[in-house]
Amino acid sequence: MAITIKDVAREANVSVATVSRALNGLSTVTDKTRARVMKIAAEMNFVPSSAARSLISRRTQTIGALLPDLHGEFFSELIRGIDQAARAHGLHLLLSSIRGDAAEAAAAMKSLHGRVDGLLVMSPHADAAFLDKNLPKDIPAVLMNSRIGGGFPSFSVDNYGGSVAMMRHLVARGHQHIALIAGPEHNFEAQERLRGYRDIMAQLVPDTEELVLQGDFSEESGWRAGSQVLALAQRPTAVFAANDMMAIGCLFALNEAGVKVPNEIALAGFDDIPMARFVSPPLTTVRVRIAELGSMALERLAMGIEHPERMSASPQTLRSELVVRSSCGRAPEGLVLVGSTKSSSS
Amino acid sequence: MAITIKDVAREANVSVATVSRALNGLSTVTDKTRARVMKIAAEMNFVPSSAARSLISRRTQTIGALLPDLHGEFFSELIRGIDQAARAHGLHLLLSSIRGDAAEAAAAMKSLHGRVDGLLVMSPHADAAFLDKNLPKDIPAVLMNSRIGGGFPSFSVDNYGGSVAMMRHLVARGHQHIALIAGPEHNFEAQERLRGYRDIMAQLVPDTEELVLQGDFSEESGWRAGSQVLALAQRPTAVFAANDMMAIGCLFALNEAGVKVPNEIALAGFDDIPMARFVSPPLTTVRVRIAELGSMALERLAMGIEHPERMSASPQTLRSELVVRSSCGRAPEGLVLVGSTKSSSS
DNA sequence: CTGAAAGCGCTTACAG
DNA sequence: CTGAAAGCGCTTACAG
Repeated sequence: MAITIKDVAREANVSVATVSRALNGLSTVTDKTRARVMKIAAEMNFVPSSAARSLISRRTQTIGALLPDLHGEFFSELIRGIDQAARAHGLHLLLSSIRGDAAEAAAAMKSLHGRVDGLLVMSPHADAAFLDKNLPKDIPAVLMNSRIGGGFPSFSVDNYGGSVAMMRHLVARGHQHIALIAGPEHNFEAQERLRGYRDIMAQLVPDTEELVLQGDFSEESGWRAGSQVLALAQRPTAVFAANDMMAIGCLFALNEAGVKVPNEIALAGFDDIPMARFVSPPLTTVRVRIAELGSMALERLAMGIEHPERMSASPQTLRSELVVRSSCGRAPEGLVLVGSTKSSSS
Repeated sequence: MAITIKDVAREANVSVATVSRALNGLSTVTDKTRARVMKIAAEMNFVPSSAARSLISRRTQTIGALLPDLHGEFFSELIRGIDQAARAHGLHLLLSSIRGDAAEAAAAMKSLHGRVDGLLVMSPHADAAFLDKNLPKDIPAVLMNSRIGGGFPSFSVDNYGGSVAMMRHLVARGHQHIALIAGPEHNFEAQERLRGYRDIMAQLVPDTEELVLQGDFSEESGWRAGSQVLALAQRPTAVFAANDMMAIGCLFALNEAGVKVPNEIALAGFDDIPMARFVSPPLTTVRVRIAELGSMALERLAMGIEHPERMSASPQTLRSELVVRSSCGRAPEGLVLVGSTKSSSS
């Protein structure tokens, strides 16, 4: 059997209360007593039962992360950011992926009830009504990349700002006929990137028509969009893909057709996935600090756990960076930072 | 306050014992009583306290996954596989990354004590002595991609078999002077891939000397190795990189030098990362079913939790697949399967 | 500063 | 089939 606080108490000739106080750093214990208790506890390899501790203290030292179906670099980065910050706060990370429908998402939330002190949520189902209904009200939660404007604490990548920055960059390079390969229609991030494209088109090149090609974030859809561009009577001078995978798909379509990037057409992406720098030419894109999104969301959650009263429901945005490589023409050296909203300090 | 079993009992006019039995599906309750209890529990939105339940039942319904620093596609796939299988078993997933040294790995293991019913471990520090010392002996554990031969249940990608298959493929295509870009010297997977290279070289082309270039799994090291190859007086006819990232780095070095792949030199990788099919030419490589590694390890762990006596300490291997694309010459259609060890059924 | 005791919310022999 | 009660391993008022 595992050894308990009673065993330590017996061995140390004190009460379990004293052991508890010594181990938890309560000040009401003699240094000498504490030292003896700690020594014996260590010798006995005592690890307090987290179940018992949680039961009485109502703290689990664990946070739950509800994430959509886990794929690719994006999620490992996100988890890395969360995990790192969680560790720094002595919090464990309970991971739960949400596939399927809203009912399943609700079930997942429920199953975490009582197991976690706080929740990090990234879910396409997360509209305000759903959250109002299903989010446990007794623990804090922070939303990530959610479409919810207010009412909940949230952290988001600055999709709109990044898109605007890229568009300004393209226009500054003399492009007017800029096509957008859009992401999935109902995807919030895709919508924000589209909105950035539209706003800048309307604002900076009002006489040029928008050209939006529907994609779905897959490389295949980028390829198809690239083929469509090639078939156009009047070809745009630049193509802005709403993510790098589509940009790469488009690039291959252009390459195969013998159309040179960037000489004959400029091409830009979004996300700065690792592949972006390896394709030829390397992709000008928008870097999104995914790990930072995770760690900042966790920081905020940890704060909310400690000080619920200080938790504001305001949405916060993480700045993104324009990464200028050579797919839109010869690159100035290095990165250009475009802080749209300054990220809050951690 | 959260509602407890007592509240439900009062509302249903039964004892807490009956509520407990009804909710847990014990057969010793009238259908009628059970129905009423369940209805009321649902109405009250009752969720049993997992802490209390764990305390008394000594089960947490949670498994812990100890993984090395979380990066890239590999880990999201691994986690995906684990998560999916865990969900199927009604198990929660507590994630803990191990960065740093053995002491930290030991601390991470300790911190999971009492929080999980079983452990999935992937760690470079996981030698037999370390595990003997630090692995909790009261719960089952399954190692993943570990160098430990026996003594612990383990699941591994078939690095050796995959490497052998690739080498046979290259030799079958007429290559004799084959260079290997090796992975990090102390990395177990890299060692296994190296071993496959060496064995086939010795076995099939005994008159040709080995040519091993040191890499570290990074694309930069692949690039450097590619440059070394180019500088060689007698150039190999094929280069086998121990992972795709290095193969891609090498490919770029070759491309820049104007050396055509596969016409002037064949190039092969290992892992089948998503990028592998996008580079030009698409990379012949070895596919590793990472998600399957995770899910099978979890299946075995779940079995070990239910039936500790049935848990064997044998290492098991997951078959890998040779993926023939065009970087080693015109490709036959599709995939060639090379089951080295048949994977156990799930 | 330390200890005896209550209690967190469950499950499960033990009676009936 | 159901209930009263013990007990899982802790923490924390309450005394002293």
